[in-house]
Amino acid sequence: MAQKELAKAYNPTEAEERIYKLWEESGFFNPDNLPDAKKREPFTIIMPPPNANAPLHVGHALFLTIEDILIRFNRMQGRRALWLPGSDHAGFETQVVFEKKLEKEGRSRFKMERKELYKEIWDFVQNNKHISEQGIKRMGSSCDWSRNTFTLDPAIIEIVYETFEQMYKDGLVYRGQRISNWCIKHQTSLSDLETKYEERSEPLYYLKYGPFTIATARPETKFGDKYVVMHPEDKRYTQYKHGDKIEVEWINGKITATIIKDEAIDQEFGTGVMTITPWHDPIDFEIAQRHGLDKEQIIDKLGRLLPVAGEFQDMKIKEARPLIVEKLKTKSLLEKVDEDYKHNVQLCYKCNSVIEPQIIPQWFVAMTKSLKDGRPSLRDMALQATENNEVKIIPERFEKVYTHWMQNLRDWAISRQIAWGIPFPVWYCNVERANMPRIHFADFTVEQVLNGKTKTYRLKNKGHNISDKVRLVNKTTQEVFGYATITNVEIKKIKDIDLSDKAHYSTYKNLDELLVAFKRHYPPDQKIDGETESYIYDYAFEALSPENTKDGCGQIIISGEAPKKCPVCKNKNLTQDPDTFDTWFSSGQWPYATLMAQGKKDFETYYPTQVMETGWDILFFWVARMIMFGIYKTGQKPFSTVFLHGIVRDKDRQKMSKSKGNVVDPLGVIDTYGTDALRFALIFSTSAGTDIPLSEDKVKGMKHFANKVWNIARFVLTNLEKSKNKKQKTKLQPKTENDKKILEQLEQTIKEVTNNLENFRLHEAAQSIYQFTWRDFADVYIEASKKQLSNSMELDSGKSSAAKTSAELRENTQRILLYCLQNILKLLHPFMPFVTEEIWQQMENEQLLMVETWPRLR
RNA sequence: GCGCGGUUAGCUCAGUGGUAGAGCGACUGAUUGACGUUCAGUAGGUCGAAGGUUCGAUCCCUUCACCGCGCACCA
Repeated sequence: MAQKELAKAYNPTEAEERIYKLWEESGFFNPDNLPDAKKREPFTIIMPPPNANAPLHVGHALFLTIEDILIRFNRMQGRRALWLPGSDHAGFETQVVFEKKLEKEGRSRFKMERKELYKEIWDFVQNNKHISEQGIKRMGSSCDWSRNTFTLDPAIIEIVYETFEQMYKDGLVYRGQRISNWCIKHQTSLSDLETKYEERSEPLYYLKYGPFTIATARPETKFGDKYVVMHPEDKRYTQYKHGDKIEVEWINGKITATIIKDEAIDQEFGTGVMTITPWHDPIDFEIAQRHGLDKEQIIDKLGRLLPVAGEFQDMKIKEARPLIVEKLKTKSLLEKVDEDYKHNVQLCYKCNSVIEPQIIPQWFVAMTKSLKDGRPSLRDMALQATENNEVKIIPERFEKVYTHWMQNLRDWAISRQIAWGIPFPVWYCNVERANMPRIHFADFTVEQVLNGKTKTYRLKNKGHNISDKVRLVNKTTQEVFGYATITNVEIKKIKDIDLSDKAHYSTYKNLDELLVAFKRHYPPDQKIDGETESYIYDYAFEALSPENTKDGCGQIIISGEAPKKCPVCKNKNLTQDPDTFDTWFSSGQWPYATLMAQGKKDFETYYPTQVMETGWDILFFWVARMIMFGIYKTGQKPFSTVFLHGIVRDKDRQKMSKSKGNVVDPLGVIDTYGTDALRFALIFSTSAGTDIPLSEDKVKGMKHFANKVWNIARFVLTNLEKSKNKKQKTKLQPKTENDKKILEQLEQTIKEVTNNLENFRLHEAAQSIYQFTWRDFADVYIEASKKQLSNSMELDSGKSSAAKTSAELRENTQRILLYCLQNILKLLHPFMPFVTEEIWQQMENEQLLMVETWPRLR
């Protein structure tokens, strides 16, 4: 046999790059190139697209390992195994990272043009995307790079738009003036999932509100409270009827309060009475909705108090609260204070700022609304899929978690006020968002000229005086401030952007108020120079030129491309919705979108997919939504099995995080111990869905195992007859007890590994092959074979026949050794692809081990 | 408040209705060899507590304790 002598020890760094290239060049990562591809049964895994911007971390290493094992196993079993890779633009996540970078450079996204910001992030991500893909390759991932997809690929965006339009027609997405979780730092709304709660201890104030006592932890929101709510069955308050009006002395003077009876009130809590702030509290909002009550904004989007707060206007919550409490005290409205009141505060999951609920017009997905064609709601379709086992979740216990979450689902807010994402394909026929030529102001100056007794105002930009009536628009948020004219002041402010509802317009009486609004939103550098008081705004503004101030009809047009004019009123001034989609709106469509993006044939061949493998931490974010979208859009479940893995932790069970400094860099580990060692360590001795502690010792141990396999091969190959044809046609005959035993053990191992892999018990499969290879084969059989290979072995019979027997035995032993080795390499290949393929190649096999057939029972 | 998971060797974790397993670590010995070592062996666990079902429980049921987590809510 023309074996090359194997090196003394396995050198992963030398082999891995070469082997990966060999696989890649074979073309077999693309299942359509596999032998007899068309006869094969498809087996598809869509890779959860990693954040294109993030370098490979150990969590990626884990899921890449698991999915690659499943893919390689199925490929060897003769299936048409497609593993489709991709990456995610990860809207909010990435923008947050980028904003930090800007901050370091002394810049701010709020001072940038949206397009410019998008472009910069695009370039930033493209650079990192390449790095992340290199990492995936180094893990040995046998995914089909020819189908690599990015969530911002034009084909994907087109499908996302199509889905959105379809849902719009089906009434499943709607634009609503609803309360949202608003992050003051990031200036965007967030879904319920993107916030977290933290228990804090804060004073609870008991305030006198006419004849009632109400409790609040947030006195700064209470200025506009004019409804007092109690339970309809509360016996203490039977003398008050729903709708009664009473006069009460409140923070800034007398107001008229209205009695509201609502069952949402907990009679046990405090006095059983509360006042409501619908603009800034979800529960209050719902009560107001139920009874059709007024809603008033008290706090602006930057967390400052509005004019309703009187003397506290423009103050931030933190500074205003103690002053307000002080005022309440002097007015004798403060009854008592519970200093150590514990409650949960809702925070932004990224920056930990307190979430300020705000009413913002946004797009929502209706989760519980049945379809017009009689199909159940998105939620119910998805629930049915798991109930009747069309979609199976492993481990099973997560099915309960999933069901519970689904049953308590609220509508999903999908608008994000950030640049990095897929823009809404929505156009408003409305002048306030008109997109026509504008006068641009980079640095915008409002001058208040004191000229004797009269005041005049000038809007200045780089020396230009603007004398026309102009409309002031903040370019970043597209917020309209109003009209401004120098001599004839006519200023409108639009509080929120539901432009179809004229009731939400508010008007500034004069430029003074406009200035106040500016100052509140954008603290200026104030400069007083002689008689001229200038406020210089270092923010980008645009002013619409007068010819574009004609009102539109309010029509909403769904279109990916800018429509030329409004189909209803022919108005040409259409504005695109300034928001972008929640990332999960696009990644939720990933299974069918990726396949559709390859063309109809791919979708027909590979959809529905077999396995969705991902972390349990994104079960709600992602898996639930994929099931809903998939069934809605294609009428079929997107996958039949959801396989959930745990979180990789450090050896002390600590969650890895940059701040703790315990982050394991998988590429560093690979450099030291090799990819196979890392892969095996990640799945060895850990069951599905439980968290995985990873220690260096474990990886080290698995490196030893890779090396052991190498040396087993070395032993077997060097002990073969030089001229021996390695092809074995005749059946193996066990001649000794050892022979018999090892072949039985091998059969058993094949059974176990196959069965365990089929049932997603990867760790048990790994342990089984480990045990067989090292203990049964290396320690026992190989040791025994040394005697069987020896010519001088003594046998009972006569001399010549003894020689013959001994030669026969030797030959048979060689065959068994080789047979076992071949099977070990095959069984181990999904787990340790590099070392096994490397040995296979050294054995001068014609075919790649990657596409060899999986061991069968004899 | 509702729910979930865990508690097994010094450490990290598998596992099973019938004398308890792995990796790492510890200890003893062997080994010039296929093996950047490896092998043989030793020590070490009333499988969180109590009760129940069973011929038999670490495993199934109930209760409890401790640790961890998810969801919801707090005027």
